[in-house]
Amino acid sequence: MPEKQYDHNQIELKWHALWEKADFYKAEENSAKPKFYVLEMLPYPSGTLHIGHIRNYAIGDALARYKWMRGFNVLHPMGWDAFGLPAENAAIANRRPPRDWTLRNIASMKRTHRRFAFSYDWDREIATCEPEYYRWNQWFFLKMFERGLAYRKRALVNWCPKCATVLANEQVVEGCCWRHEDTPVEQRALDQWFLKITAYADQLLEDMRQLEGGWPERVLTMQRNWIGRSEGAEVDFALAAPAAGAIRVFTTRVDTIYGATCLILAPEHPLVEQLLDAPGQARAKAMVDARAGRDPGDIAKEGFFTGHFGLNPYSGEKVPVWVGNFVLMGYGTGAIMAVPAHDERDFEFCTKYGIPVRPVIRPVDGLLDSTPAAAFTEDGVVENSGQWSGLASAEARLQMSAYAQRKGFGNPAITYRIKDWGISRQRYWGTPIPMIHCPACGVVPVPEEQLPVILPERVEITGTGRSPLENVPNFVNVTCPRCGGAAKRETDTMDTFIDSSWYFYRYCDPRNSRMPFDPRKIAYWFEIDQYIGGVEHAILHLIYSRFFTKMMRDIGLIRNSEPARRLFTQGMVIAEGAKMSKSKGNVVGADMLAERFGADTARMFVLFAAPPEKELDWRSEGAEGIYRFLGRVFRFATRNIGRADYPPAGDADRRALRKLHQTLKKITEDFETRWHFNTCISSIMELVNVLYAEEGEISAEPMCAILRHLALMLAPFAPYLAQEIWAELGAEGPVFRQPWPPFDPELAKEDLAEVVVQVNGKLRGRIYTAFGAPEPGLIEAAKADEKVRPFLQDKQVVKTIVVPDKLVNFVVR
RNA sequence: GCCCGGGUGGCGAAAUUGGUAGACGCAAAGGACUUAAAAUCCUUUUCCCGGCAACGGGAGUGCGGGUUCGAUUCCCGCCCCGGGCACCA
Repeated sequence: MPEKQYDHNQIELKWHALWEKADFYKAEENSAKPKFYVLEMLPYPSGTLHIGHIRNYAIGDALARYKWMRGFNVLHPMGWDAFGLPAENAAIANRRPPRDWTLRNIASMKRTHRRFAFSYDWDREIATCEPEYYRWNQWFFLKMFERGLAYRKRALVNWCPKCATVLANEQVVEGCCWRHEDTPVEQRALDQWFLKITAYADQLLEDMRQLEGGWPERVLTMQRNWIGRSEGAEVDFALAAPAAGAIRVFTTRVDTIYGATCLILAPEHPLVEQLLDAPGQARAKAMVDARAGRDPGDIAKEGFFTGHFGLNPYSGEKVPVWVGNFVLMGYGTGAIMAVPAHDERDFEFCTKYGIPVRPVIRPVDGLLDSTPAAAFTEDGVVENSGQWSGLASAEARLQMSAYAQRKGFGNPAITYRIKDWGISRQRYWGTPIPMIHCPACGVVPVPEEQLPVILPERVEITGTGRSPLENVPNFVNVTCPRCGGAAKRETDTMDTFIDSSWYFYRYCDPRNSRMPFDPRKIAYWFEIDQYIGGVEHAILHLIYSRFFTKMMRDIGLIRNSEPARRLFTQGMVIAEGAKMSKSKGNVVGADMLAERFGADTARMFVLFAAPPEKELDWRSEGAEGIYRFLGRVFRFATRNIGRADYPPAGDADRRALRKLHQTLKKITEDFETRWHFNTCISSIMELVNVLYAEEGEISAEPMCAILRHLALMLAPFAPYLAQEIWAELGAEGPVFRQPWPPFDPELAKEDLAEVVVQVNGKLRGRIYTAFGAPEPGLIEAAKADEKVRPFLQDKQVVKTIVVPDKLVNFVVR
């Protein structure tokens, strides 16, 4: 009879169908078991599912299964992309996430994407929308509006001409749109809705201490830099007559203010308009334009004198006011005092235009070297600074900013690099912002009971840069909820990052129609125990969702301050030497792999190719090897289950069992520590190689134990095959609801210790002894070894190093 | 420029605390089975030298130094690749 062949289609279909019904993936509501919430980061809905996503899921999935088997009450809702978390979608995810989110479901995942994620349906040229999906976003928006955390203002914003929409600062990558890496972002002044993430800047920074250890240092550093807190002072330089008023500058080095030899305004600074004549304003405008979309490093510093002067409030000195293209309007006050002696950029600018350089900090011996680069930035002792001379820099800063406050021309100040989150988008898709513009009452929120505000269907996508919703009279024309007069609905929609900021809360209570979620459920499940995703979200999703968490805490919905206790960032997937991305056109789709070899192979191969935190250089040839391996396992199992004739017990049993327990030990330890699944899988391969070699000699009882363990071991990585073997063994139920098998350290032990013999550190031979053999005997045996002897002949042994059970090294002369 | 990673065979990689470098897999070559092919099973495969051979010797983890009985691993200097930040006052 021909041997049964591994047919992944048949196996995966069989168990997939069963698992659909079984509902066993559901986390238990009232469980005595410890809880474990594991979540993979979602792919962006408009993106293609590619190897990077498989990798993300494969890691989380393996971990979730292992945790189940270790007796945790596991919530692992991400099985497909429930990005926008409509109740229905998330409910499915919770109850039966393709649960094992099988790769063969990719087609249906894509459909789900279209249906529930806020994307335009490109196939049908219309958009579908899911009302429940908007409700809670809008509800949160109203809560924030009540608290002043959501506001509208006219602002210069980033504009992507290709998307024809506004972008948040976080979504601008190297001056270009994050989705169109070749399209420079433009600046436009528009009325926009903002969320006041800056109100939480300190908390976002402060709470990172709780995350240390659990989050990668790299991500924390990126967030710290992004928030960019700096302490300093704001100081007013009164304008000399004939101009009136003052220029407020921000500095972290108020101790150097006696060295300030000019003031520089950003070209967009409001004073430019007030102080300058038309040609001057035009020059400033030209600077702004020249800067758009360019790498700041490539732009030479330039500026011009305004004809006006400011008065240094400490020294009374009259200093010229300039406009400079390197001064940023978006940071600090948009104006600086230039201290060329102690700031590299100021130095470059001032020497170019002949503005004097005047040192006011003396380096302190031993603290500073004499290179100017160091003197630019380091602290020292203040000099040539009137009454402050002689103070250490740090002390001078404290006293001088306090003085400014006392005298009323300044104050200590903290500035952040992070800015408020602009969430207005002029796209069709996305949650409508629930606001109404009334000519009489102004901006009026839509009453809570009228939520959700739903997008109209069949909207023409114009791509003109104005919201397509403006052309839908039914949507736009409303009555004002306050005065009942005619009013216009807000047509901007929300950034889709809003949706992803709290989806993982909704997963805990996906069908709640009265609240975003039940706080009690959150109290049980949160914080997320393990969040897994790519590092590319380090300052987008991961900062927004931390902000949302704090906001929800402050409105009393939740108790936790942080969303996730631990974060694992998997390595990027590289193809042809470049990051896999749509714009580079090197995306390897998940479909191909799953279609050809099945979900088990796809998942396992991605894990096998590299350790998860490392970059994965994609080459699909290797998948064949994993497929072959799974076939080997399948055939071994099927032909050895219920065989009529097992050989009698013998040495082979011991060897096979030893390898088994060694493998089990390795996998267990890896899951608990470093997740190097590539070596876990290779150790299973080694085991199978041993099993093939010993196959004919393994007796009945060990064979049965081995097959059982093999199924359990494979369950995290190749659940379908594991389940198939499990069922063939006659066992009931899903294999990964079994307890994870303990390894037996005694069985895992080798009979004899292999002791390496070196002469002068070079390997010359090996001897085999019982474990714990005493040193003298070991040395004798080592000396006596045939391979070693010639190297000791006519030599004097100066020193002998013995590492018990491992190594003997003779140092000879 | 600054801050993180990383550099090991033809390729992906392993070596977990300083102790056998190259596990496991891919690709390649050879063999068995087969009318044949596929599939499967077995063998070889870091480089150089010697040998018909089993085998023996030497070199070798980006480069140059150092510490050590012993270094892919620790230290110093450099080169290259990837990622993040970058007029943030």
